[in-house]
Amino acid sequence: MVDVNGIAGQIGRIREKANALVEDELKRRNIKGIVAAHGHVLAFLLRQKRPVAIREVVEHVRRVKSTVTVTIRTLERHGYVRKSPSETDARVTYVELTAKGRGLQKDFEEISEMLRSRLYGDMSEKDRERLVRQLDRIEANLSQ
Amino acid sequence: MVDVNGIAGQIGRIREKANALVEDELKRRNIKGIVAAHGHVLAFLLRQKRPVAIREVVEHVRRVKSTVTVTIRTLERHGYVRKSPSETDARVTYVELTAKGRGLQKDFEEISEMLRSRLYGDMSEKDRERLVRQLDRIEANLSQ
DNA sequence: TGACAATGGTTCGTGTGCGAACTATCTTTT
DNA sequence: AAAAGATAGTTCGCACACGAACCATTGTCA
Repeated sequence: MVDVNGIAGQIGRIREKANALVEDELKRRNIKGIVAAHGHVLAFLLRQKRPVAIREVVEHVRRVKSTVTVTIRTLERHGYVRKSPSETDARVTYVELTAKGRGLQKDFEEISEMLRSRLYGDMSEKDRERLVRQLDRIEANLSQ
Repeated sequence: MVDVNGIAGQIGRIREKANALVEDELKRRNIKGIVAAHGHVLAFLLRQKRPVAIREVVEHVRRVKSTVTVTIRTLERHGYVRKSPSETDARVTYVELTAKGRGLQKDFEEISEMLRSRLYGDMSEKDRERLVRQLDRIEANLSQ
């Protein structure tokens, strides 16, 4: 992180604090084996109605496939996820949430809501919208 | 990262993109052995006029001391930094930039500036200020 | 059909980051 | 001055993340 004192540093710090908050809350709820980093994969799987190929997960999760491999293995070890081979293509492996995994839905939503409200505090609706728009703009600027 | 689509996710993505930009620029400038993660330590050392105890680095860098130990070792391996024992207290070790390390100053400033300008794009001064204020507020909200 | 390319996943090596345990050296207490 | 405690750094074990190499399998096309 260059620009430690500028906006980039600020954004970095916010992200770290948000992360820490989520980790604390997971611990407080006694949810084992899940850390904030699994959020992307989990969020994606929660939106699925049926098993999806690991490749699909990779495409939606902004993580390299080797990373997804081990994330899924971890989730599997803790019983949140189940893998199964495709019957039509021996290369592909499907993943889906187990009952235990689907059980995270509520916590997931509550933690998201908690984070949002902690983060915004008593900021007005107008300001929130403006802020998100500005962040959109920044994100777009960095993406070109 | 819970809240993948909300503001927290947005901030996470911005941070990752900013990071990637810095890494690319370091590569482009053929600066070896430095990555964005060293920025904190480097920025701090660039501000110092004389050797500082590693403890001081730890206190300013928002990283745990074991992390700082290895960051400094890495910087040392690449010749950006030099360590020396204190003569009055055998427990403390001082760190300082080498000439090669100080040589990064200009790149550091240029990359910071590049990042800032890429990030803000053509956003007005007023909007920039407002944005930073809002981010300050968010950071404070998360810190309580 | 048989070589070659593309695809889906895993493995391996490396870097970052954390916390806990450890070593060595001061400092304080009694 | 000896015991207990505090402080400075390092090491160790672990998890995440990346990229490169690798393995099977499937597709392509000559």
